[in-house]
Amino acid sequence: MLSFAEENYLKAIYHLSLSGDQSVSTNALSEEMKTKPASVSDMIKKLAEKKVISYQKYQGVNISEKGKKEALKVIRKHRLWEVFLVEKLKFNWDEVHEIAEQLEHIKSSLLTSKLDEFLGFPRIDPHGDPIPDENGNFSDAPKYPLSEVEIGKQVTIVGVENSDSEFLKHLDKIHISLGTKIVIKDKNEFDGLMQVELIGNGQVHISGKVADNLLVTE
Amino acid sequence: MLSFAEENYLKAIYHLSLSGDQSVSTNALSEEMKTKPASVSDMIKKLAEKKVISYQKYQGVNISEKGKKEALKVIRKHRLWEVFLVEKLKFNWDEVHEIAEQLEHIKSSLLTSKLDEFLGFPRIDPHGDPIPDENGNFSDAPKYPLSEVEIGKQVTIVGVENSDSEFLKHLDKIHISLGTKIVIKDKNEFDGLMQVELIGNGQVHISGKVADNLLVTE
DNA sequence: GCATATTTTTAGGTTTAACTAAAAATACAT
DNA sequence: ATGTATTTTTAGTTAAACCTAAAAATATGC
Repeated sequence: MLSFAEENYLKAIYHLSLSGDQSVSTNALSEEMKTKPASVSDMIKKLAEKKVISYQKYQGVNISEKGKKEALKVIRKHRLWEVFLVEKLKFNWDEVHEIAEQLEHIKSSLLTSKLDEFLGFPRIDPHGDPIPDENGNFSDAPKYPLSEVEIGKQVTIVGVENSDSEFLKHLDKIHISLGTKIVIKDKNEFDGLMQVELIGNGQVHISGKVADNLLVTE
Repeated sequence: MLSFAEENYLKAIYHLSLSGDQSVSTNALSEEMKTKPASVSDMIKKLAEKKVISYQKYQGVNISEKGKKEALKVIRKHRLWEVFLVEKLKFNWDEVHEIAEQLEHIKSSLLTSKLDEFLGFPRIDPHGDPIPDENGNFSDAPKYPLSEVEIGKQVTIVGVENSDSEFLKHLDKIHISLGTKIVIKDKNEFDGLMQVELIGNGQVHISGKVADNLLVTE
């Protein structure tokens, strides 16, 4: 059984394993967890004892199969609770992350499966991220950052790279949400600023920074 | 801001203040919390520093107005989540206590008020206990233990004195739930064993122990 | 009212998860 | 390839929440 802190570290290791290529460094983890590298060194010893990661001193950590399963359990709960908060309690998508950070640690597999059923077995959360099933399996449609799309193409917004409230509120302001279809009208090579048409809803400017964090599909 | 452990102690102090008359003893608290008296002595110092209780060495603790408010916030969340689990997720009433013990510590007053609204502002939980409003106010209809009711009287089951799974499962087995109307047919003075008629649903025997934990109203 | 029993507190120890400061290992740069 | 910079680990500290053992205060019985 993992503590809240252990679950949070494991989640961070899982996410960093996906983006980065091989093993996760102590520094990267300490930045992600907002703790000091020394604290990370302590924690990875405990996680290695529990067989959810493997590591060699000074060489970073690798998540184990067991660890991946545990991380996906927490991620599944996080995303299901986010769906609950938005769909049932009518929270806005920018308000749910912090609350789900707490709810994801509630321990009861019966609760998780009943919640899943109550929500109608959703496959994505309010930010477009896939929800793993009880075995940790999920299908993730390929997504690209909007910033990589060429002028003239039409794409659909299917996800966001981060769930910071400020970022999501900005998207609300420019009328972008999951499912929005857009056409790239112009793109500045220097700073990445884009002009896009929201189909049937006018045109907006999207900065390079925002475009990096918006995920699309064709 | 209170920790989970502090919230749990405060809840226990609140409950013991209601049943017992004056101040709550260290031993009573240690029994309720399943910790050692020495741990209780430690904790009450912290709670007194946070002004949620007052105490004099060797004289037990008294909950403060501030403490009562905090305790009622936790109790409100506990009971709202129990309603959610039973009404929405279709848990049986004997399965929800432990999960609600976890959910009651989730910190977000917006979550609590939205949950309250989603549930239709329920006034009692699945065990018949009243749900405090956002200000800690609640109305509690007078309830008596079934064991005190005389032969020949008709009463309605409106609550249970404890929420242990074993006890609640037993009630399911003998077809007793909140709202059940019964008539006392016989009552043994020696051991309290009762024979009662479930109106329109036959007769059952109820032991003195069970009758002590069943709350009724006329 | 005094001895004994019970209750409560204190003193000191453990574990978890953080920290700082310093040492050790690794990486980089010329 | 050797010295410097960066990264990581170790050592020692802190705070929370528990523990045991022993001391102190209170309660009880005759």
